[in-house]
Amino acid sequence: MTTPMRPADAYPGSYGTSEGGAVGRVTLQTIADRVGVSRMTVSNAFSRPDQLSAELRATILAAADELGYVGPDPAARSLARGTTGAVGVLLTESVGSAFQDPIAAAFFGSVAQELAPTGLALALLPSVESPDRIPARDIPMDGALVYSCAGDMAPVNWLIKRKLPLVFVDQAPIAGASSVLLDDRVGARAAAQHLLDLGHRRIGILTTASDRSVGIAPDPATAGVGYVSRERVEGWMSALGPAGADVTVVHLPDNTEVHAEQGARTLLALDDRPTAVLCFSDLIAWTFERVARSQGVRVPDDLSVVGYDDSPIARRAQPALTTVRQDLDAKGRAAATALTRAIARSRGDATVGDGPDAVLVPTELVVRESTAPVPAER
Amino acid sequence: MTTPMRPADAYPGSYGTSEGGAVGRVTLQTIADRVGVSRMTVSNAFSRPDQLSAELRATILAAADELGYVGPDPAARSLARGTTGAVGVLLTESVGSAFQDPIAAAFFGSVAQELAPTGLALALLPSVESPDRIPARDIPMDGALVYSCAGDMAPVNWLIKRKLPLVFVDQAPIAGASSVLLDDRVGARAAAQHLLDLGHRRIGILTTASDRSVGIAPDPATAGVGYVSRERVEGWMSALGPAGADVTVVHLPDNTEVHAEQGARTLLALDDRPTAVLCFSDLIAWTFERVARSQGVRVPDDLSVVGYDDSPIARRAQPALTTVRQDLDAKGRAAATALTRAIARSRGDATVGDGPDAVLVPTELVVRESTAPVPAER
DNA sequence: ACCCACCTCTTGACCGGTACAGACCGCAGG
DNA sequence: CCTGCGGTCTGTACCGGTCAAGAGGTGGGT
Repeated sequence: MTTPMRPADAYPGSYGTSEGGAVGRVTLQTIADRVGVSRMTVSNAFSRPDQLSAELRATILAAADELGYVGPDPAARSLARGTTGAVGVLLTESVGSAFQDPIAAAFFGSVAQELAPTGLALALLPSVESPDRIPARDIPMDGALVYSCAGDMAPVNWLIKRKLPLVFVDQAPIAGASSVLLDDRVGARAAAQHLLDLGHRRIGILTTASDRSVGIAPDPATAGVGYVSRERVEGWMSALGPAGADVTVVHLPDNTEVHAEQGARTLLALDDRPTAVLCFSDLIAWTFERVARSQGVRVPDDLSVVGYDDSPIARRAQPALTTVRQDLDAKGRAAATALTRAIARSRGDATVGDGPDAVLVPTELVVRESTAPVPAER
Repeated sequence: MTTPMRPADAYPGSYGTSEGGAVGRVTLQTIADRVGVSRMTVSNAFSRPDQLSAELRATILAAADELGYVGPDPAARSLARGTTGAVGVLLTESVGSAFQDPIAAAFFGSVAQELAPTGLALALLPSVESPDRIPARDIPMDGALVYSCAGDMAPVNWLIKRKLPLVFVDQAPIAGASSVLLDDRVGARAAAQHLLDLGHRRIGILTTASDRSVGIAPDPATAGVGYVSRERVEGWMSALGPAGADVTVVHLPDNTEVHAEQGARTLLALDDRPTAVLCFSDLIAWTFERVARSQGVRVPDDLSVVGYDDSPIARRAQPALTTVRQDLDAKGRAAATALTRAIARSRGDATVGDGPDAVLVPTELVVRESTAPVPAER
């Protein structure tokens, strides 16, 4: 086989071939012509090393290197192969929240860690909706993670319509899709039971809901729209209800410090102030502690507080928060696995079973210093 | 005019057309046949609304909806158009570190925020290197952010070879690429000057380097391989050198608590213990404080400590750390802007100037409680 | 000597779009 | 009546690969 190969000299923008005219771009064909083989063989040299002799492959790779050819064009390969090597991540809020919210960050860190060996990239999808650019619809991906999104979000629908393999996290899944959910019912129930065991019967709840403003919910059973919020409320109530506790639920529009503070004031201002408070998150619990302290209410002597998530601030809080821990690492691993399995399944891989996965991540009550027996009646 | 979006009521696997036989997949052609127009017109209905009458467009969109067609296949579109709508992010460590390291997380949060309006997705590239799957080489993207990577990392080279528009962050850029750098020289110098102003002359430095183990550097000028590390050392020395300070540099293999602790012990065990210490990061400074305290050395009374970054722990530390703040939000915005500009430039957009951008993000000394005047000689 | 399996490489079709240059048409202006 | 023109739609040629089937040559088994 004759392979005339002259040393290629620099490619400062201007391409050219020894024979023929100027060429716009180096492709498989360019190299094939250079070496004198078919395009397919060059393709194999890169993608299927076992399909040609090591010798020829070396020649081809050398020629490619010389011509400044990196490897098969990813976009073209995606089209031909039907896979892209990236999975999407859809979030409720801005993508920034994935990094700012410590719970989300820990979760995605774990997902990334678990996904790394597969070589899949994590594509964070902005949820903007300009009529022409809709990431959830237009970005190439092999599957996606839907993280705690409002179920009716338009981007979710795009993903569904694309029939992409999906995994719903902290959110009710659609039929046929896999899910990774926290065992919130059990966790919340344990937290409530803990308070009951300490003798508390007048209990406040601070949780997020669909309401626009902070306020006392008419009926404790009325949980917010959010899936997670609903689960936690039901968990708490499943212990408090039967015990005949006197429950006051305060709804917050979201999980922010500002609203948590308003909610805290609302509860503390009640005539019959609760002796214990269950919070939707550690952030809210932490804020509650702060507001209580500023009003001269001692935690846990006068009032017990329970958080949720066991985020870093739980340990940092003064006093350290009793809370419900979720194993974020396990959750991340489960989500990554469920996603790769869903993708494999969509490709007809029979080794992964056929039903969608439904993982329930266990929760655990962590008792610290923010809870104590109910104080003697004043 | 937008497509009406109903909550997609299941297309359970089985496809079929009203006319003709079973069809493998719905494409532009399927719809074109259904409506009786050319494929191109259907394409325009989705991608170039102004190229056909509103009437026909509506008909086409309706037919598409009916057939369960979501929109042009992203992979195919990428190939034809030459853009993907995603930008890559390359990190030194595992992708998880983007979420775990608070500095990186804040930075990427800001990048994402700034990138959102453009509709570009952020694809986090795992740096695994199995011979067949190399994300940096194989994943379709329009450009990439290279974040504080060792310059000789293989993935960086793949990106370069692909001739992608790149932005180097916290890292020396290659020729022709844009960069976003912290003004570390100035920040470090200010920190050192602050100590000099307080009267300190015997000063320790704890910084990361290429060394395998913790140890005293023979020559203060020998900075580590890391770009950032080098910059900071030079900044510190630019003040300390001329002042004739007695400087001891301890090299750490990385920015971890374990090694920081070893480094701290090394400095504290010196016969002529420094009266002040400059640290590469807040984490190291925070660890130093802890070790010092455990040895009965009081900060700042006996010894002053300066951190770097003004990360959350700087404020949390006991005593709160004097440190050098970097505006992570500004850094993120600058990086996002530089990247979109680089992409625009690569497409021949003349409105963005032709040279690569080189942004220098300002730093600022924040004096808290961990620094004090040099103590009287024992 | 013969047949077949095996290793290599080639051929032709296809992945699902988009760009660009017309073709066709009704209408206002000279 | 012919011309020029803008608005619509069509035809053709890509974009740069991969897949599946087949064509030669080689060597081993019998």
